[in-house]
Amino acid sequence: MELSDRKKQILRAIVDIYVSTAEPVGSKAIAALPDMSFSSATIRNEMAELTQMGLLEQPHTSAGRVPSAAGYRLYIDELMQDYRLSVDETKSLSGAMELKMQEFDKLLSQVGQLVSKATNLPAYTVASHQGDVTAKRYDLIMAGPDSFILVLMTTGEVVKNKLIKLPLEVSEQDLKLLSAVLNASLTELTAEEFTNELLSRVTRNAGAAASLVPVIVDFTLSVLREQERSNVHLTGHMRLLGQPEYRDVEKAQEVLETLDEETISNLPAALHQQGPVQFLVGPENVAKELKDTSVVMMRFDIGEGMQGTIGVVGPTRMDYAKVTAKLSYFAENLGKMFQKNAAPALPDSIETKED
Amino acid sequence: MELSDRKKQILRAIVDIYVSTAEPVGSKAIAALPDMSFSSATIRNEMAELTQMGLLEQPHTSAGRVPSAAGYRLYIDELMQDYRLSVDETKSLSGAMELKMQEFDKLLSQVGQLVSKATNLPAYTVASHQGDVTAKRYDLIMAGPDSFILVLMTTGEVVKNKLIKLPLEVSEQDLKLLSAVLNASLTELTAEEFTNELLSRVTRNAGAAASLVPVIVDFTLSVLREQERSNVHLTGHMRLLGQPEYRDVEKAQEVLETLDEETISNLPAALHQQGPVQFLVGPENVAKELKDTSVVMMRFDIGEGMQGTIGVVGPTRMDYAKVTAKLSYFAENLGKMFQKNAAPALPDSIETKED
DNA sequence: ACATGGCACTCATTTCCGTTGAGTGCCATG
DNA sequence: CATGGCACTCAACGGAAATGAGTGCCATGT
Repeated sequence: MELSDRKKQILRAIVDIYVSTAEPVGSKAIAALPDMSFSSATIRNEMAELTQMGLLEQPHTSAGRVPSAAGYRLYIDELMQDYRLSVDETKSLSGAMELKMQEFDKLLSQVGQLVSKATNLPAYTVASHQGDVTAKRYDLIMAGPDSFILVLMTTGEVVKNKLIKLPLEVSEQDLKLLSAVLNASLTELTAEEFTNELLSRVTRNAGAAASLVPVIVDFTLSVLREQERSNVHLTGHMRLLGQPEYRDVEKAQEVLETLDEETISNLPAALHQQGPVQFLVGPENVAKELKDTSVVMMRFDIGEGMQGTIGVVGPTRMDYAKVTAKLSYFAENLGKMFQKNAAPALPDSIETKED
Repeated sequence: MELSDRKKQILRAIVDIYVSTAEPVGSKAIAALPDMSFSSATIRNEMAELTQMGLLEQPHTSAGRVPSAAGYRLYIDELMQDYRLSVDETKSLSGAMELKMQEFDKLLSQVGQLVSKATNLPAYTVASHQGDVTAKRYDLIMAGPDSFILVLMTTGEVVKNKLIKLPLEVSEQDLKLLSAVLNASLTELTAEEFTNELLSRVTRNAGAAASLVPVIVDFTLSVLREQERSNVHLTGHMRLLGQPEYRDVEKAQEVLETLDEETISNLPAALHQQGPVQFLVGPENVAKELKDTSVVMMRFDIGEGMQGTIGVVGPTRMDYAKVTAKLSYFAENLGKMFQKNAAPALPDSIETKED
């Protein structure tokens, strides 16, 4: 069923006011708005109907109204107006974004911190792989009498290394042979495809450096597995305490205890629609402890078969428009950074990817 | 001046009770203790004196007594009895310690999480270098037409790598030359010792691959700098909320806002004594916002010229004995892991160090 | 000289109750 | 069908009284 324009206007007004005051909104407050040309009585009648439709809620008989989860959902889907960042806001955000492209993980975790700071809410970033993660290239370096450095490159252009210390008499030649074998047999395999049979064949062909094989395989598997599961960075938990709904420590604790990397990585399961920006409102959330919190998340493209998400967690009463605008800003700039990075050019400090 | 045995006994009782109840302790409660053979009136007199000596405090006239910072200090230095972990406790701790030696950083951050969980308080870990951090060895790998992998090993056996993408026509030979030059000229230098003059000489000698030099140097400097400043991992902030002194959100927020990696790395400045285990009680702390919190920290040896610390942050009223016991457990086991690691032997998954 | 029981006093905390005021629902009116 | 008016509801505020844990000090006993 369709809402009348007047009901929409009133619902929007209620959400807008409630978002900034965190107090139930009364009919008088709405009637007092500049572009509201009805009396409080009329608004009361409309509000009664909106309540009956399940879009508003009344904490108790003689209190104002508060948007219900359904109300927020409708607001987000149909009524929310784009928030335009002010010049000042843009300036402070862009000031913050001046960070070096260091380790990929660190970059994401830094951006998470920026988002959290900018929104004054807990924020998270996720980097997840699309498709299979496999080893692409192995290199072995002789680093000392009993020291070897293994350098492993995986899909997604991620490079990891490990210092191996083993008392072992081998020549550069032996290492060359081993890495040739590794590159021939153990590339383009996901962690699951490392069978025992395969490994024993590799060990047999490995020559003098065969005793390195188990360590190398262990490492490779742990790198592949780590990259398979999405990498979540969550920061700024304590900013929730600034929100009036968590003035009660019990409430805050409950939410904060549920809010870990684990929970975050389960969030996408609750999504219905598709699209670059997603909202999970209150009870739509995965964990029941989060029934009064909402999540706004936004995708951005990393390239190299990877997919990033930045998100913000806050009370259901959250300034969705503003948060969305800020997330967009960051997502857009991250996207740009990665595009720049993809193009092999420009000898400055952000066009390379390291690990 | 020396305290009478009876005063000591009473002070200890007050700290012990207050630590577990978080309520001011009255004379009656003390008199009721099994090994207390004096009447409440006698204890009242003693308490009055202890108060006058500045070891106890009285929140208001008709309330019980609470240990002052000086009282805690005396308790820690003289009265505290070793807490023996129960079998159950040891079991649950040792269960938790079964973690793989993965990336060094990750290991520390995991241990931090374990400590925080075990003590139910915020915890941190620090790894800091003793002495200069310098580059030890450079290797260059040709990873594709326009891709090069730089592998850098520094003091402390830390290995880092970076994928460099530059459109550049060079041969394996050119790379070999460049790495020889790097190893000859840019090792055993701290970040400060990288002068412009030196760099231009290196660039001149670098041959065909000279355009890689700026990227390599940038990376090297950032790795050296990152290792110079101590690496702090802080987790479990929200566990503070479980403590009764932070039932008031305002208080909690104030502390949580000050409690960041920055503050933690400044803590050692406040230490007077030496020793493996250190206590910072309330106002002894660096930041005034932390005047009601205490820190217990414990050193452990990493080897390779590195030095580790694990620590716990909590209210001044904290079970110092229990926390110390648990920290000892973790510090000891970490120490063992690193000793094992130092000895180049045993082909299982914890004897190598990776990054 | 010192431990103890007794007692008056203090003061934070809790409980109760009346007041206030924001907000609603509904009805009569224009 | 919008509006003004009016009775009603109920959380929140505030002050007064009751409660009780704890102290300080004194008189007494050993």
